[in-house]
Amino acid sequence: MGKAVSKKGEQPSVDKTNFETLNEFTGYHLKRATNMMMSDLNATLKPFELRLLSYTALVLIVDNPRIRMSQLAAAMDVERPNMVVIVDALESRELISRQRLETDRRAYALNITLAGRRLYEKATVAVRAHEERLTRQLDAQTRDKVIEAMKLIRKIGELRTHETYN
Amino acid sequence: MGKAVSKKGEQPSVDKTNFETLNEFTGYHLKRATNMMMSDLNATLKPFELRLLSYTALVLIVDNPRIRMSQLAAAMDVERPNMVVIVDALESRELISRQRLETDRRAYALNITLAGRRLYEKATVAVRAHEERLTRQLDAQTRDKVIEAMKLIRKIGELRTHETYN
DNA sequence: AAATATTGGTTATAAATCATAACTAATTAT
DNA sequence: ATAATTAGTTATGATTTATAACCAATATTT
Repeated sequence: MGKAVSKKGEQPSVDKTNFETLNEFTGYHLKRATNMMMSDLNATLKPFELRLLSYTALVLIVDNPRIRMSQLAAAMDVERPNMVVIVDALESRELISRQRLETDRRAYALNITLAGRRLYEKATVAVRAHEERLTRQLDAQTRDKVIEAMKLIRKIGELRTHETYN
Repeated sequence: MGKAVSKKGEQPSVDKTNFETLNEFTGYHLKRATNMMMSDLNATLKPFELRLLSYTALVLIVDNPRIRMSQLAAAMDVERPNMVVIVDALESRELISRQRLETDRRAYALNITLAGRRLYEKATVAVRAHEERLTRQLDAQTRDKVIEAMKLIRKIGELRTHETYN
């Protein structure tokens, strides 16, 4: 049997687009779902005037008090000049503070402020809801499997190219 | 018991960065692994002078002979003006051809050329190897589970925001 | 200890990516 | 016939990401 052919002659691609090759690629599905999630995440963060990167920075500063800018940049795989912009914005909103390190007077220790922590708490509630909403269909077990798979992919990839987190 | 504390006093974040909060988020792992894969994919495509979007366009044109530019743009979730650039580049390399449609003289039918198909074949061999390399650790069953999970996430998300494929 | 190299942070700027507005020509709807 | 919509295009703007060069401070070398 050949492939199904539409009755009305041959306008093969005017109706439904055929994704058969792309559908074979894991990377394609990953990219599509990730774009979806990131777009929804940014919408989720908008009310807090945060974005993927600024929220991620907040989280890492909460989890790593007195972290340095360069360590933060490395953790997020963001170029240092771009990190400056993110940190400036958070600091000018008084969500975080810069403190000169006594031990190394080149560097700053970044800390969350009270206002920063409050915003972090509220935003994180929203982010958890966003996560829950988008992964509701997955039972806990498949969710864990997915995460394990992602970790594996990352680990393998790290041996080759150098990933960035944008 | 409190959290573990390093012996040598309190420089909590000078050594290893703590990702505990981020690690809870499925989206975080998805984004990281996807960035990894996309970076490796682009490296894979570089020898063919193709990129994610131009390769994707090639694939879709192969799978959808006589597809129109606007349909292609919609399929890839790329703005039409940006699609023009991609198609121009492919056409100027004579990998695809534009043909005026007799039935609708505004539109073009895009087709793969012989050279285009050859490049497509070679690039796809490389892409499959890249996929195989990065997902080798996953047994077929988990790989399928991951893909199903991605489809679910996308479906849920589509009810809310509108994803883009970049 | 002096000279040199490296690091943390910064500025300026360039490159790359992505989105919007406005237009022509052709088609479809009123 | 007129109006509205669609396909493709151009020009351009906004956003995002990367690069080069610099200062001050620290670390390394000799």
